[in-house]
Amino acid sequence: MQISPAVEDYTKAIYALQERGDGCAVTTNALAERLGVTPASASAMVKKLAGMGLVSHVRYRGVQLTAKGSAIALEVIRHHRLLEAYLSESLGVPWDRVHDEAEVLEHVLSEELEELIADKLGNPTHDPHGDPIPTRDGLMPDEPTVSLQTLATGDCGRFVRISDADPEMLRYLAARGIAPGDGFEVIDKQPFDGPVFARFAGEVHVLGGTLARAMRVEL
Amino acid sequence: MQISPAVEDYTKAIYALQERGDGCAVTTNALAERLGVTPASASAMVKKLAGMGLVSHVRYRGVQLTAKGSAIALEVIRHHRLLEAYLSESLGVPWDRVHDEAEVLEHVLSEELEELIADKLGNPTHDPHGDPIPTRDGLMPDEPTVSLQTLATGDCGRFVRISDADPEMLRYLAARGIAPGDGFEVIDKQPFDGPVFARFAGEVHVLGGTLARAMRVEL
DNA sequence: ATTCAAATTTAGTCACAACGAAATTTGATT
DNA sequence: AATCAAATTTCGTTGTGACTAAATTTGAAT
Ligand SMILES: [Mn+2]
Ligand SMILES: [Mn+2]
Ligand SMILES: [Mn+2]
Ligand SMILES: [Mn+2]
Repeated sequence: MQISPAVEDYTKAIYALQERGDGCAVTTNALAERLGVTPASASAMVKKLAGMGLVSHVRYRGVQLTAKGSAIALEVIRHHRLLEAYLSESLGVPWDRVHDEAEVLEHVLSEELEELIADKLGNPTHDPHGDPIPTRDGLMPDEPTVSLQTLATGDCGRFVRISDADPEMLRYLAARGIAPGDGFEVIDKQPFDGPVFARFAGEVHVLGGTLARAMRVEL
Repeated sequence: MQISPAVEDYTKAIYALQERGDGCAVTTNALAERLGVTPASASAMVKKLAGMGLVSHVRYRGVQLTAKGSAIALEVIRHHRLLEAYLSESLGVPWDRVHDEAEVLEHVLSEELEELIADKLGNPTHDPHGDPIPTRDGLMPDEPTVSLQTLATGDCGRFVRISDADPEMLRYLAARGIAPGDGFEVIDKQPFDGPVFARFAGEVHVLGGTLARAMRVEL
């Protein structure tokens, strides 16, 4: 069997959901929702992936990637993030738009081009959103981070990562000159999911609950 | 109906065959051979293209692109050639390999990326093989050339263009340092499809029948 | 005018990846 | 233990683009 773009997107989605969910099995529904297909479609594909040996599947229980499945997911994620870095750095595509471009290009990038791009960028370790780029030999650096949400008044840290899924957020941050790598200090934090007041490079910004939850930081 | 990659490749192939064949209708067989599919498959697609209004089709006679079909072909050709130029210039992909890469990327290039690439290259007019790049508004510059084959001893000219289809030939020329844009003089020409002896930049090269026929020149 | 080979089209099939509707399983609530 | 809603799977269908094998049409040679 061939590794189609659909198979790549499914393994990638399973990988991402597995990360979020503490190594638990990924449910068919979660997969369907993430990919924007019906549960029936996801179920059919899950069966196929199991047949290809990319996931282990317990009926009615969910799937987990096998070593083979993980390898494919990491390969596609490497393509995706290298492309994001490349589009951003070499072509000046704004960081809220690189994701959608990479989503299709990732399936079509040859190994040769992957190499050339990686070389040209000097083998970058992170994409424009701060997501780590798997290595050539399929290793994903593990970088524990916490949500900015969880910090308290007085905490200091560095903003390192944010989901590339929501272009709105990315534009909002870009407009305020906040980017991964920036250091900050929490000036104030309201309870009950309230906003975070944080100082980045002298300026104090108000970061609402959803945004603060999406921003990953290290201390 | 959607414009699928398959539809794009078919319109592109019809465009190319139409160019070669003096505006005559393109036969189903020629189309099938060019695309590496069976005549039955090409026939089915021709029917679909006619239904989409991209070609006019006379049964058992062949197809011709409509204005709408030409526009799509030219758009895809622009993508293809811009990508070839970009891969060659900005990423250093050797000119015998840019074609295969562009063949898949062309279907996935967004209009935004097309713009950025064109800008970055300074709106190039030709790809690495000397093929003209259609303009943003879908105009293909007409550049009459003759085959190097047809010249006679003593003729001078400039090598301007060669098909990107045969990587062997491209490597052969690259190895000898011959590239589109180079001037030359025909030193000797043997009859009966014999080789052409031509001097490029001081060096005399022997160019066999097939190669000499593929090389397009202007006087 | 027949004949015939090549070109073209039709008919029937397959793989893929989606869908809605219906059946089944699960696990939580009573 | 019975009930029930949510999750999951199965079933039947669709659309795309390929295939082989079998018609059909064409145009050239007899
Ligand atoms: Mn994708
Ligand atoms: Mn990213
Ligand atoms: Mn193509
Ligand atoms: Mn070319």
